[in-house]
Amino acid sequence: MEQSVHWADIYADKIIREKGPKELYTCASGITPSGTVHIGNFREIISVDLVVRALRRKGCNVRFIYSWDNYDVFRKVPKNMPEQEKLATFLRKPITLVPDTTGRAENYARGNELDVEEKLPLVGIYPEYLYQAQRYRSSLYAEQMKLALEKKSEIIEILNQYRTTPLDDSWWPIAVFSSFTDKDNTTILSWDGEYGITYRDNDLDKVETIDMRTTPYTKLHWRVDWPMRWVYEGVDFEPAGKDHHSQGGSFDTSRQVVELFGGHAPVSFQYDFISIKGRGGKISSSSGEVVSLGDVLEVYTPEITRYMFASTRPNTEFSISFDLDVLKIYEDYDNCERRYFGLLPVNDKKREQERRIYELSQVGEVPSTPSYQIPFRHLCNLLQINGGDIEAVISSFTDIKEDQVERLRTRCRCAWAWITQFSPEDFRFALAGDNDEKISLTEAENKGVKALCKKVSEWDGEDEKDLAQRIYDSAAEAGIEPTELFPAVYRVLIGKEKGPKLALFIKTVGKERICKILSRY
RNA sequence: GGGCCAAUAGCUCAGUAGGUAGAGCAACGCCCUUUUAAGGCGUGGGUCGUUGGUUCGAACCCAACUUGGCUCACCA
Repeated sequence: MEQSVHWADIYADKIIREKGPKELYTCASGITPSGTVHIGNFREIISVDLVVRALRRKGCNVRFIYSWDNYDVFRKVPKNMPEQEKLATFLRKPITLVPDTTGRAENYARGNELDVEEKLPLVGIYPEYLYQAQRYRSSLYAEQMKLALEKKSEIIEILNQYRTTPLDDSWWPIAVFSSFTDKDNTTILSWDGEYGITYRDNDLDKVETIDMRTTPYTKLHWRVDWPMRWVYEGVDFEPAGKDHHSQGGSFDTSRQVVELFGGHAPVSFQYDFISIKGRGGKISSSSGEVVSLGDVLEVYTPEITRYMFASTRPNTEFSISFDLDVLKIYEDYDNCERRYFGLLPVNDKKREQERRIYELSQVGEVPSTPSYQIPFRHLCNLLQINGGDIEAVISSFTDIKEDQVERLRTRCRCAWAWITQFSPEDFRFALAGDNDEKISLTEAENKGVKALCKKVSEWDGEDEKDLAQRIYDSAAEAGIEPTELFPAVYRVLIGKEKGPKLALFIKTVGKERICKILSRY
């Protein structure tokens, strides 16, 4: 077997080693959709996807399940949701019984789920979704809940190893939503040793006995629920955030509780958090602003989004940037691609690693040709020259191949989103139009612009050096210094004091369009 | 109080099969006969947090310590 160099392959090896040969390996991920699912949550999903792909590459048959823990309680109203007061009246109910105030879906949880389910295919991730509310409410886990009740004292013993305030016999491994109010403000009074639970609704002070096999109101507490599902689904691998992976955290207790259900803990690792950089003041916990996978995909192509996660070890923190770092990330990816296709030298040590990162970054099959690579920054300028017309920019490349067009189109959309929403002011410009108000110039500046207009129209449209000379000649002709002419020309062309290097800029825009603008003066 | 992670060039970091320390940016220099914003080439720069240990050999493994961050001990 070849030496695994990528962390995803190393974990695949570990899963096979620890779980032994199996006909089917189950890899799991999941979350409570109690608010907008953000890019930090996505790290878990893509981490599993990368390991799933690594296992499949080794010839394993793999099931990738994603659990929507949507029978959890609505504990607080996120600040980014509309109709806060209305939502507040649904606190303590399961999130599937809370209305979706954004109008997207049939309930609150579903709205948050849909955001993710719609975006994941764009980055080539196709899990099998499990909806826990539906499962619990249809009494799918009645036997498991009964078992947990039977093992209650063992569970308490495990949990008490880490608690400061120990649980006593009045604690139960299950929670009950009131059949009267749907809220979880209930107290379990007794269990009949089978499937009957007697509880009191504390709001209404009503007592009722329900059957776990025929009513939808009971569920397991998280620290019991998680290990129960490891056994139910036969989970071999499931990573978790560091809040779970601390000593005494839920992974720690679950690995003990799972034995009571007759199973073993999956292979796991701890992934670190993601931070966000360069969104100005837009992101802060107080405003409730969160960055979702969809937000990231507006600025980063699917491949580059995958690349950021595939090229970073999961237990290190990193930030996703919306500032100038975007240029660097694109450049890094382009270099990685060039190395993959042998267009850039790379030493032996790094080659295999880079190859693997590139493969894992692809949404689907690895393309047979590299992208039509244009530096991101240059692409931003081209788009601005064309007023954001993506098709015009694409059709200006005569040597682009058929299978490169769609990838370039995606990159154009991202570049345009970045330049218009996140780039520094210095990067932005718009070419002057026919109906724009004319810029006021001094007599000498006007003379220089006129001279330049003439000289550009006589230029061959190709020789950049010749064009540069013509700019300096124009300044001399008008009797001003080049450093005076440049700002004047920039003002005329793009309404700013400075801009992209002028000669190349004029060449890129084309002499006809430049002359048309200059000739107004 | 327990646990986890980080500390490497001015800055941001890479460096998990122990084998002479790397990249990008910044700086400096040169070229493109001359831009403030997209070019090219080159140069300098590090006691790898500290102290011990293992080893022929340690940024890497072990122990202790220093500093910073995170997390659990509520809930999920």
